[in-house]
Amino acid sequence: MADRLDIIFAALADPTRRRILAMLLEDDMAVTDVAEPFEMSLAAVSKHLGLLGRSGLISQEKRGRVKWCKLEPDALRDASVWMQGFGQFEPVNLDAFERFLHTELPTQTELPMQKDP
Amino acid sequence: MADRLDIIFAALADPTRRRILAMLLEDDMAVTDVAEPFEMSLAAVSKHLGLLGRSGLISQEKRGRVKWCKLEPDALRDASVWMQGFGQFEPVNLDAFERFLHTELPTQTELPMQKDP
DNA sequence: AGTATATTCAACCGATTGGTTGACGATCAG
DNA sequence: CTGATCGTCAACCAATCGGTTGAATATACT
Repeated sequence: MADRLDIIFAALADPTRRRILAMLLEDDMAVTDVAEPFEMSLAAVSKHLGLLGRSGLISQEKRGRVKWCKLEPDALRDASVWMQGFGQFEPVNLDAFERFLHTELPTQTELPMQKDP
Repeated sequence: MADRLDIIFAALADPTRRRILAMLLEDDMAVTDVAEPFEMSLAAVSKHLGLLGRSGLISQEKRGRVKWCKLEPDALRDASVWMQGFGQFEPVNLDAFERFLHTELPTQTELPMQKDP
């Protein structure tokens, strides 16, 4: 019933999970280290990682007692293709992305939500 | 609390809403006409449209007794920028999008979900 | 005026989400 | 063996989601 795009977009619809993905963009990390900067419990972060894993956006490999989390950016391709059909967005602009990332990473960015008239 | 990206990705995480957006890609439509191909109630579709409106992905303008829905692809730009940072996806490929669209539009595509090991 | 059409609202429902806590199974260190 | 560390599981909770139905509102037609 839930197709792949549902699951990927749903995974991206949470700021904690986007922040996790951004962290993993830098390097692979153990679950505990992923959880460290968050104020929620380890179990909560573990759940987020589980969801990201099921969505294919990350993979997890257990070595010894630590479970390593690795970003799998390919999983975004379908979603990216879908989205780009809706407008002629500029070609990949990593500078813009960097700015975006760093406004969102340190603390939640509060962009105003559109009001219905 | 919910920032703009949360709302946009959440809006995209539903196949009904993605299908609506794809329909509006062709042309502006009245609420009733948007609802026609769906098997759910008009009220349900109206709710989806309300959510899409609050997310900024569409705008709605009432003329007489009919409310016209219009795609606002610009709202996707932030999300697109965010996503594209995660991989060097091919530059905008409308052909791939067209294919994607037409596999998803007529009936739900069932892509297998990744299993956790 | 009276009726039909377009759309939303309100109340309700079951399922899902994002979080908590406490117990638990592995794995490593001494 | 003992104890600490890593991570998940299970049960719970409040809030949200996606849908329903029936009533309500607003505009148009004749």
